[in-house]
Amino acid sequence: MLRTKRCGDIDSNITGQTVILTGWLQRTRDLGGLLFLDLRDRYGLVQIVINPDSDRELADSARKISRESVIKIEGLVQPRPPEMINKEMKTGEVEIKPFKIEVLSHCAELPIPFEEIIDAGEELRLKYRYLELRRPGMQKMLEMRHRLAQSVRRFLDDNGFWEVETPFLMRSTPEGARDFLVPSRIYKGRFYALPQSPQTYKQLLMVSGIDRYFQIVKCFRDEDFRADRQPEFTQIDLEMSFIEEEDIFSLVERMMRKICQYLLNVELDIPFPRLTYQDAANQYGCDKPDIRFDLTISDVSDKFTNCGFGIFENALKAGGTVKALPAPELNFSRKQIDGINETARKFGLPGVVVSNWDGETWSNPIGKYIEKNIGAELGKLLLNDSKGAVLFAAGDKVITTSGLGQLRLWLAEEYKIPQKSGLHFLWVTDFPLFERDTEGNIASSHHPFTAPVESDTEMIDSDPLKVRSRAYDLILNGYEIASGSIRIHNRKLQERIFSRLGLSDTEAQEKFGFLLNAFDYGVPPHGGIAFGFDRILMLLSGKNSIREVIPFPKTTSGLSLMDNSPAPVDQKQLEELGISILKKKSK
RNA sequence: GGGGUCGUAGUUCAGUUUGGUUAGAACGCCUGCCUGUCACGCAGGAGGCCGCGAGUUCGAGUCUCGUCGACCCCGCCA
Repeated sequence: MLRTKRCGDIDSNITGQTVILTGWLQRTRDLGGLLFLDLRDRYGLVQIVINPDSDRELADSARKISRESVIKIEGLVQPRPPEMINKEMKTGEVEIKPFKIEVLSHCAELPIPFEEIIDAGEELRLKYRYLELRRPGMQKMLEMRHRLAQSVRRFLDDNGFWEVETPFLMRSTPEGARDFLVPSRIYKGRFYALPQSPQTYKQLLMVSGIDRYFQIVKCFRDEDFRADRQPEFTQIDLEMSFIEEEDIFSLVERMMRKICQYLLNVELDIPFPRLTYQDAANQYGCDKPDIRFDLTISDVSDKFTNCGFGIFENALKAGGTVKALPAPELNFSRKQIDGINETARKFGLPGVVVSNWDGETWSNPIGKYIEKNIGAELGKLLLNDSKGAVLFAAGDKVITTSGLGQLRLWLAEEYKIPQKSGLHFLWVTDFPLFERDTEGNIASSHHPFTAPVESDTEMIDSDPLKVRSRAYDLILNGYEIASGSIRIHNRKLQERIFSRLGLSDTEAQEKFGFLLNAFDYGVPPHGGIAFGFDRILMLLSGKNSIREVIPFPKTTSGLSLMDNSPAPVDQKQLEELGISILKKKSK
């Protein structure tokens, strides 16, 4: 037998018993006349004590065992002397007096230390991820990841959802992120794609009458990576029939509440606040506002008409806008203002005018151009009559607002603007259905299956950018953690959208014919949402990268440092697939 | 594709600003001492292609160019 108990389960209830324990030798403390070993498994840590006077051979052999070797110990559970009880340890009231120690597997010198207080570089941590996963913090993460998945399953099962698997090998679709392709051996020159999400399948499941579907599922997008983006990531994907926005909101709020109860023992206030996309864009300069701090952007164009200040006047005359971002209680020095401007330029603003308000007057140049009563109005509007500073920017409406939005986040970080602690959820609704892509073409801002707001459908052809969609995002502390919509369930409308997106009837039929055809056979009104599982876990565990909550993540350049993928394959494999590799163009 | 930060012992970092004897520290490792430790303590020791390749120079960890890799950001991510 390899073990009769687990290390973490040893306690004073079993003193006097003989046990067999197996685990990793975490540490040896050799006091000369007394030898302590710490034995660890997933369940905990237990102390082994050897007295060399009475157990010479055992002590000599134990001294030779390297840390992190896997060993098997047979011994007696005995109480520690009262003054030696370690209250910090779950097993701290007892220790094991061994009769026999056996090394099952020897451990070489470790490339990363087991102790988490010694920080290891991320490159090494990824290369030796299996060692890093031994560390308590990582094990805690894995446990939390497991609990998140289980609590989602339990909640959705309780609410009548069925977990249905959808294919990983599917057809490549033209819209959206770049697909990962998988070559077909049988049909040379043809490819499967890995799903960017199970979107079309879950809609087809609604056509099948499944009514409530969910899946915790991997998705794949071949785009560049960030701290919160990996090439493969996990979604909680769900879809419901015969529902409207409010049904989704309510379900999701109850689900997040359950999750936070179960994982963090935190009671969320529901319902979550809501903001339309338009308001989010105007007040926060982005579509995923971090509402943990209040600073909001205001349009102050009307305060500066004919003010004589060239930058502002010219912007207004050109049809632009003047926007203001307050920074209450701050008072910027010349040098700090230079720093703010340098950052502003990185965010696409030509510059910002920073002015301090002392309760009565604005510092120059604003003070010079603004009349006293208007100045007072501004002080009241932007700073609620208290002292502070304001960042003004003028120019194109979108560029100005989004620049100030980025500056807002930077300012909060740089100047330690006080933040509300905890989890702050926010729904953003009424996204535009379309946006212009980099080439100036009309593209879906969510995805092409999103339903337009009914009263806006007449503008699809005449004024597409004004059409609102029935899409919604869930934001948590400034991160988009879920995104969904009510879908189109009408073939005619779906075809109209495809054609507006520049897909010919032939193309639409070829790429999405299966979905369009399905719409001929009785489609329930339906909608759904998909959560970034890794992002939720990152935020609930207070990490700042999803790599910290993914068991085996890739680097920002898409490499797996542990197994060195992607890697070349044998010529024979390529031939089987009918693939030849183009020679790299020399520069 | 673009911008930035970084790469020095097994590990984490200092040293690079201003080129100049033998490249340091801590942790880990090895040896010895130590009977109540629990990040044990004390003493000693080993350990370096300064990421890689060119160049400048009498001389390069240090300066220049290239290259590889990690991280952060922009583009991209329906």
